Amino acid sequence: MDAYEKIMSLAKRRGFLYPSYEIYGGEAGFYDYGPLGILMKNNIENKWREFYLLKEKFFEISTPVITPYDVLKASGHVDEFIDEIATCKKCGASFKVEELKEGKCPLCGGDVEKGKLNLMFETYIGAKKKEQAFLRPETAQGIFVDFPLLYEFFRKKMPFGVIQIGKGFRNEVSPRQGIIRLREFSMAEAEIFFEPDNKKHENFDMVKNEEMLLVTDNDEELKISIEKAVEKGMIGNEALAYYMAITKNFLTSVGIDEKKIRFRQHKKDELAHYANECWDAEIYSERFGWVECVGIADRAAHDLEAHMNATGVDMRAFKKYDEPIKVKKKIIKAKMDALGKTFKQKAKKIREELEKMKINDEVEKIKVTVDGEEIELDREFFTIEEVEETETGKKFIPHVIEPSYGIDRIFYFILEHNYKETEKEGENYVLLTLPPEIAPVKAGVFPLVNKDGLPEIAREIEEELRKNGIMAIYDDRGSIGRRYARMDEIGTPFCITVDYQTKEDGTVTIRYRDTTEQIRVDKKKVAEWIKERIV
RNA sequence: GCGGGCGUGAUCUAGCUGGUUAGGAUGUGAGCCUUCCAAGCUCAAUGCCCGGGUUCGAAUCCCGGCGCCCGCACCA
Repeated sequence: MDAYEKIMSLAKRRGFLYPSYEIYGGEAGFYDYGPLGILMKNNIENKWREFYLLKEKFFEISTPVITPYDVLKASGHVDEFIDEIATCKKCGASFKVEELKEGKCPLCGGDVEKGKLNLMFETYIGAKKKEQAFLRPETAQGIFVDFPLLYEFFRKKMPFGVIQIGKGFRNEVSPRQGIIRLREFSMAEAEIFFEPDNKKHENFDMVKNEEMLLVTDNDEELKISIEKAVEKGMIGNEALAYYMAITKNFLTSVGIDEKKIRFRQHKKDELAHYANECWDAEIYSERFGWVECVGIADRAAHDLEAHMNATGVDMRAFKKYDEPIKVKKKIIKAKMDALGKTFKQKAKKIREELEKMKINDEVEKIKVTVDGEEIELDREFFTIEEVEETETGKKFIPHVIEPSYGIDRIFYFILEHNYKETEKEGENYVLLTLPPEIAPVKAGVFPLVNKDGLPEIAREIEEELRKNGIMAIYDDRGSIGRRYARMDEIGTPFCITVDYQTKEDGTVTIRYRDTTEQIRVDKKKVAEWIKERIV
């Protein structure tokens, strides 16, 4: 068995992960989080909140999974996410329809079979009048469509960030490798809105010396501080670099091995349809090699612009200049008397169109479109005047930087990086060295023996810990060594044992998981002692 | 999606050239024992992925489905 098989076996045996719908034969691409799994996953997500909600001072929202057709049409997902594919009947290779040569297989010239490769789950809204919809392929769009209200919420101050943790759905062609590639997965995304020409971060100095392993889009691999990477133009801007550093800090804080993290830049041809620049945080796995777990993308104005074009709703922000500036510009003025005579009722609409147009030079003729009809106007119907206006600021479509985390993959790699096998008296011994904050159970509470009032004291301690919000498990079955082993295997960082000395001086032993070292602590202080170590 | 391998209690596995009650280990539960690292004893529960076929008889052979793993493709 290799590490992956051992971990998946442990995960199933001890309640971290179960294959979904197993009694019905299972369903590829779906996994259940078991009792311990969900505790750990929640801990990971809460740690993530600690970074983005508390430290970055962002806010979290929660938007629907079911997304109307129009939203994903505008964002580009409908066109980019559903591919028409062709499979060669002769050699079995698959292609995009555009790649075909005269309808034949470009490799062997064989006949092909066309089909739709739809990566989004389709559904319908409403029982009677059915409106097409999809399960969201990313949580981001829910944030983008709320932009005008969020902009108000943040009192129009940029930059600001909005996060969302939730499920995303992709109908993968062949999901595999446990929870590495799921059809329904958990993602944590932050959308940070910037002024396009100011992608700086106020705390950049705090992380600028962070050394990162980078793989650039021309396959150059190097270790470099993020400050230098920005200076040399490898990373497009400070904000992108800053969130790369934050990502690395987050990953190490949840138990990912620092040496097994690198950032790889997407090549031009692998960039998603919405991204200008993208760096993936990849995590190294013995079994799978480097695997993408976080994508940090500069989405520029793509999404807000798309939704603005689709709906006509103003998705722009306003930036006030330090000093109002006076600008000279040319404007078009409609001559209503001439227009009225010639175009009658249409004259008003023509004026509206004319005055919307921007112009830099003198022109003799202008075309406008009114009610689908194209009308050419010469100078008899308009004048061009130069005016001086005072501008107090400008409107712009914000740019978005998006760190997007695949929680399930991170979950797996935490298990892989912390799975330790040692020997104990010739026997194989398994230990999960999870960070205390991430461990599903924080403390095991044991009576050394099941008599003389020891169990009662241990029960009291368990209750006390739980009252303090600490996940503690009481266990009196089997030998003390077996109980330690059970806790070590699920990564419980501390075990508390009540012994005869407890009855004399009120102290209990606390055993450290990784060293098996023991100390004595007053039983009244145990909750506090643990609390200090799990936040 | 294509090709290959595999599918036995919760886990790991023996059996798979067809033939008694499918064996073991780990784990689990109950009881005993136990003064700190998977000790021991007794008892117990839980299994041949699903469906069809061949056969007197199928965990075993054949077909289909599902699942898992690997390679190719896919992974915006």
